[in-house]
Formats: sequence, C-alpha cells, structure tokens
Amino acid sequence: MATIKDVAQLAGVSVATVSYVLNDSMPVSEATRNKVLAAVAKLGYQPHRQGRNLQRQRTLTIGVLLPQANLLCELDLATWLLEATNAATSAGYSLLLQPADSQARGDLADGWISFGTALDPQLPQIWALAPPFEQPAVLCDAAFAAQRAVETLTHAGMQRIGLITLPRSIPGSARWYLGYRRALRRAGIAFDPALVVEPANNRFHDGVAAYEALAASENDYDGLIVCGNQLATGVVMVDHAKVPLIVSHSNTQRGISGFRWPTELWAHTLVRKLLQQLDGSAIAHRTWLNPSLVIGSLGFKEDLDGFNYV
Amino acid sequence: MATIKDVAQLAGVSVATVSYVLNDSMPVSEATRNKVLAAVAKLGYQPHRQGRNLQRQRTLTIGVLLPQANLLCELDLATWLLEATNAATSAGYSLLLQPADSQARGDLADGWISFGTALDPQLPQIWALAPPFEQPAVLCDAAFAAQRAVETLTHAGMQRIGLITLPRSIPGSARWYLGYRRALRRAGIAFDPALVVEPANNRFHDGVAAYEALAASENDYDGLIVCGNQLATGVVMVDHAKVPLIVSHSNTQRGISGFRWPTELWAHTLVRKLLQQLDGSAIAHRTWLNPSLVIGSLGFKEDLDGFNYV
DNA sequence: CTGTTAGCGCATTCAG
DNA sequence: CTGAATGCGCTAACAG
Repeated sequence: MATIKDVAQLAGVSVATVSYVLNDSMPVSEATRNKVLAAVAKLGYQPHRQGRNLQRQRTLTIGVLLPQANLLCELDLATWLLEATNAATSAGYSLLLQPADSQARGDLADGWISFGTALDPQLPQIWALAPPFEQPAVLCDAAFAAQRAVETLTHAGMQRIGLITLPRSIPGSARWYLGYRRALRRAGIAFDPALVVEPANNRFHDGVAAYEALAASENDYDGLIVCGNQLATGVVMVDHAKVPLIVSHSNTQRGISGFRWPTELWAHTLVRKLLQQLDGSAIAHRTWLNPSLVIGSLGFKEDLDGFNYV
Repeated sequence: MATIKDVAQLAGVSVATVSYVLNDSMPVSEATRNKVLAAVAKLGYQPHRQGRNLQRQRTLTIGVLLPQANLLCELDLATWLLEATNAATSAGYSLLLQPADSQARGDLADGWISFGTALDPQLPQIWALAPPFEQPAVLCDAAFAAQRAVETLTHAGMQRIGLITLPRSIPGSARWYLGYRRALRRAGIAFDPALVVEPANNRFHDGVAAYEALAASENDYDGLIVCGNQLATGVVMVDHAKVPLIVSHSNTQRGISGFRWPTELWAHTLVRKLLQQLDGSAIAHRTWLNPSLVIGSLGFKEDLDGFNYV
C-alpha cells in the first residue's frame, strides 16, 4: 500500500503539498499539482481512511441501530438498507450495523439512525437508548393510510366496514384505528365496535382466526380493512371471494391491495438529513411521508379509477 | 472524551502501563494494575477505536457486499444481516455495508463477505469483483432440497411429479433440476419433460401462468414441486385444492410447504469462518448447509410423519 | 505558493 | 516491572 510519503517522494514535493492537492485545501500551482497527480496515478495511491479519519476526528460512517429479528415483519429492511447504503455511499459515507441494545456506540460512527416502524412494539425501548428526536426522524403516518382506505370504500358506497388490526396498545396500530374512526366520522357513518377485531399478533393464522371470528358473528359487513401483512395474507387465504377489500399494511405483492410504504424514499431522506445535520445545517427533525394505496387483483376492485393495479 | 493520557496521569503511571493492563500485553504488578483500573473506571475511559486501529493496522470491521434490491427475493436479508451482526458484535467486530459494485473497498474492512444465494442470477458478476473462494463460502445445496422433496412424494406413492422452476441457465436453478432428476432416477421413475415448466422469472403471476400451462396440458400429475417463493405463492393462489404438494424454495410461511433455508446458521457460520481466517487459522473454504423440509397446512399433507406442521 | 513540524490516540520497542 | 520515545497515515497550522 502506497502512503502519502511515497507519493510526495516520487513527485519530489512535501507531504503537505500532496495533501493540499488531494483535498483542495490550499492553492497549488498547476505544475506541481500535475506532478502530484501523476505520482498518485502511477502508485495507485488512495488515502488511508483510518489515518485521515483519526486526524479529522471523524469516521465517515453512519451507524444503523437494528431491532431484533422477530419484529421486522411490516417493513422491508432489505430495501431500506440497500437504499440507505446507496445514499451513504454516494456521499462518501459507509453504513455500520449495530444491534439496537449495543453499548459501545461511542466513537464508532459520526451519527446514528435507527430502523423501525411505528408498529414495532419494541421501538420505545430502542428509542430510549437512542432518542428519535436527537437524530433526524422520518415518519410514515398510519392514520393517513387508514383514512384513505376507508374513504376508498365509502366512496364506492359501502357503509359497514370491518377492521382487523393489532391492539391499540401498539402505537402504530393506535394510529391506524384513529384514521379508521376519523374517516367514518367524516363520512357520517356510525362506529360499530362489533366490526373491529384486534388479534394480538400479526401472523398468518391470526388473520385466519380473526376473519373467521368476524364471519361467524351476526355482523354483516360490506367492506373489510386489514392492517398487517401476515394478517391480510391469512384472510385472503381463507376466502378472498367474500372480501370486498383487503388493505394490507405495506405489502402489495400477491395481488393483495395495500399501501406501499415509501421505503426507499424513507431511507434516502433519513440518511440525507443526518448528513446535513453532520454538516452543521439546520434541519427539520421530523419529516412525514405518506404511503400510497395500490389496488390488487384480489378482492375489491370495482369502481376505482386512477389507481395502479398490481 | 478521556484519552489514555488522562488515565495515565490520574493513575500516576505512564501511558504504556495503562496499555499493558488494558491489553494484557505485559506483566504488571497487582498494585499498579488496580490503580490503572480505578482510573479507567473513574473516567469511564474507553480506548479510541480509530487510534487503536491505526496503530494495529486493523479496522475490526467486516465488510458486507450487497447485491441490488430486485435480486433479494429468495433469501431473507434482514434475518441474515441481523445474525451476522450479532456474530460480529460478540467478537468485537462491526459490519460495514457496501454495494457489491463498490470500487473503494480497500482498507475499509479487514475482510469481506457477500450476501447472495445461488439463485441470484447476478451473483457471478458480484463474485467477479470479490471471488467467493478467496473469502470463506457457505453454501446451501438446492439439489439436496429438490431430491428430498421428490422423495417425499414418491414415498407417498406418487409417480407423476410436476416441476415448476426457473430456467436451468441460473446456477441454483440448475441444481434444483438436478436433484429432481436424480430422485426420479433412484425411484425408478421415467423422466417426462412435459411435466417440467420453466418460467423466466420468479414472480407471483409467473407462478399463476406456469400452473395454468401445466393444468391446461394433457399431462396429469399427482404431485407438484415449485421452486421459488413467488412462483409457489402464485400457484397456491390460483387453486391449492388440486395441488398435492407445493414446495417453495425457502419460505414456509402462509401454510405453503417448503424448505427452510438455515439463514441464521448460515450468516453465523460465514462470519465465524471469516474471523478465524483473520486470526490466521486454516479453514475449510467451502461449508455446505442443508435446508430442512417443513410441511405446511396447505395442499399435500397426508401420510407424512415426523414433520413439523406450520 | 510550498516545506517543516506537530500532533490525532494508541501500542510498542528499548532502556532503565 | 515501568517510563520515555517513536511512529501508524494523515491534516493543518506555521513559517518561509
């Protein structure tokens, strides 16, 4: 590995001069600049990150706090990380992974972001270790999604709309419920608690059970909204012919109608904001993103215009 | 931030002594060791990674090469990364993300691993940049899975077994095909090319189309194997009542029978092997892992004992 | 404009 | 056993 000394020697200049041209930190005459550049090219020299960073007191690294595996059901961590990696890389930064409960995140990175959705019940604990509003926060409002979903059905003339969602004790789920109520109120439809089922977990068979509970009751409904991918998949599996509309939380694959969470935009925005903050720029700490509704080929799909069909 | 100097000063010893006790690199008297430890505790001192690493010429970092988003359909990157992070963290290392086509991966990390499945058609290109056998490789054999799947059906008395899989030009898919042929041969069943459908892509609707193509033909089959999550999901969606067995590639959720790829073990093994290699230990460069078959609640589920039902 | 030099925080010879 | 000195690779004053 060639060092800056080697370059300086070969170019017949001092190390400082090499540093100057490489960092544009001082005016350098065209002649010597060319000599330096030639030497750099010849040696294939690349500045040693460790040395440079030690001197600059920076790591050129962004730390990512990762929650535990079983919580990653709603959001696509893969896509999120890929986009975050791209955003960081194009700015000369790298992403460094660390478990959310990690102790040693002192000088590992210049800044930290955390992956998490409001549906993640453990997020409060994670945020206790790394408060969200000391770092830039990008949020996606489930209330908006729920409201949008209900409106889609009411605009199509439906009146009795069922809701299958996780318990309201989970923050993100609470907002889903909120949007549902709000849309009903605005449409002048009375709220009927019997139409709401709240399974404890977001698993395939929880969806099946919830659907069957609703179907077995005397309550007839003409529209149905399901919050949670696994739940929605379960419902579709049991019998999608009867279900006017399934709205999954984020996954729009498999023909299920659902909201597409702007995962890439989210990751990108988060990284950009952190970088701006590191640059010393003032930033808005909270940024809200909106999910978009995509109507799938399964279940309800009539009387809808202006939507993308999967 | 306290430095080693501060510790030395407070303990009334030299910086070298502090280094000795912190790294156990030299014998130190019990008395002075205690003084040092006390000072460390009092100041909450933690060695500065950058400085230490510069001196030691190491980064305590493992680089991870990430393929592009659209290729991540078969394997759970999230789970994989989480487990890799845990394995690395518990050894004092961190994971550093980098796009697979990244140029600058010189001194960023002590070693590199890459996420990828043999089904990934772009893997050869990725590996061209970071040849797999210069880094430790952990592989999962699809041929084993295919063979196991076919045997499960033949043992239940089936004779005409259909196969829906990706084109053989994709390495991982080729091995799937291989295992299928091998199992048939061993069972003394003649191979019938009409029972094999090879859609070009692993998407939901490709599965639907492939299934319909097979169903429309004159070929009747009593068992069916599908390679690929999205394909399998599509097949189930169309009509799972007729399908004796769906074997997905890796995903066993949603009631579909399938192979569980040992994702966590994989990630863990890969990281451990790299760390051993960095330690200078001789390691076997290729490690084979086997997937395990899980029978789902959908489709074929009779005459099977000793399996875990989802 | 360019060279000399002093650290960034740490580990490690080499004398004592 | 301990301490002073050296340097890992680089940047940034400070002189010239």
